[in-house]
Amino acid sequence: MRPLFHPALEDIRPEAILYALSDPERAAIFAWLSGAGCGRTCSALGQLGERVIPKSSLSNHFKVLRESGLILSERQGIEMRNQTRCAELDERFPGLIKAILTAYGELPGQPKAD
Amino acid sequence: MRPLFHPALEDIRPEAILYALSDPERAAIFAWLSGAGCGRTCSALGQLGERVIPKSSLSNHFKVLRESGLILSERQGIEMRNQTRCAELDERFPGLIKAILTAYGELPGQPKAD
DNA sequence: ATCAACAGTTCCGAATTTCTGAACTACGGA
DNA sequence: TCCGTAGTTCAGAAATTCGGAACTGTTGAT
Repeated sequence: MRPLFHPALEDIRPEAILYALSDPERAAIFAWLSGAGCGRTCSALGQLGERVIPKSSLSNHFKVLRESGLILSERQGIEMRNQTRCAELDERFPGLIKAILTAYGELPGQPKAD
Repeated sequence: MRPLFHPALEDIRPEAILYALSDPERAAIFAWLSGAGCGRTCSALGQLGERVIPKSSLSNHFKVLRESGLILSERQGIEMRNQTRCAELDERFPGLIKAILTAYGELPGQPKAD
């Protein structure tokens, strides 16, 4: 298991953010994380809709979120704690994250916050 | 040439917007269009960076932008006039488009407005 | 120390998507 | 009618995504 890569704030690219959040499943994961005060684990996620997400896909979703700069992942014993980088991100791209989450939120039948 | 499809405002999906604008080339085209008062043609675009975009790719970019709901295309004689749907979009997804354009704008060496 | 269970990652082949040159359609002018 | 221009469609190659199976690393039990 190679060490996890997190881009520095100044290396975060808008296209990576948009790409990462253009997948509704990933956006739902991100929304769910951003509703949590502190870190959440990958497996605590369970199901996000009707579909059960295979764990290799889940792992990949987290990787995309992490490498785009949206989240911070930290191994803690057996599990991985994930949290958003919202505060930093808002500094670099003002209003972006909020507008995106709001856009998804507008729609009926979207992910529950918890 | 089949008729052009444009989604109704209420059918526009956030994931489609994010996806469309997650390609820097498309985002640059959109930014360029949004800097224009009235419609602009596809070929008026010329080059957008160092790379010359093949016309089939360009055509596809415009199609993605159109079908995601970002732009309105209208055939006018021999050419196609394109304009953004910014006003409508801002009503549906407040602040989203502006935040995205700003995010791209933050970066050095991005598309010139004209 | 050895073993088993668990959380998550990596690998790799299949399926899907993207890209773009070439052929094509549509319109306008000479 | 024939030509040039604007843009679209087609089709095959290249790249990306998806997900099952095998693997890594950690903890706790025996």
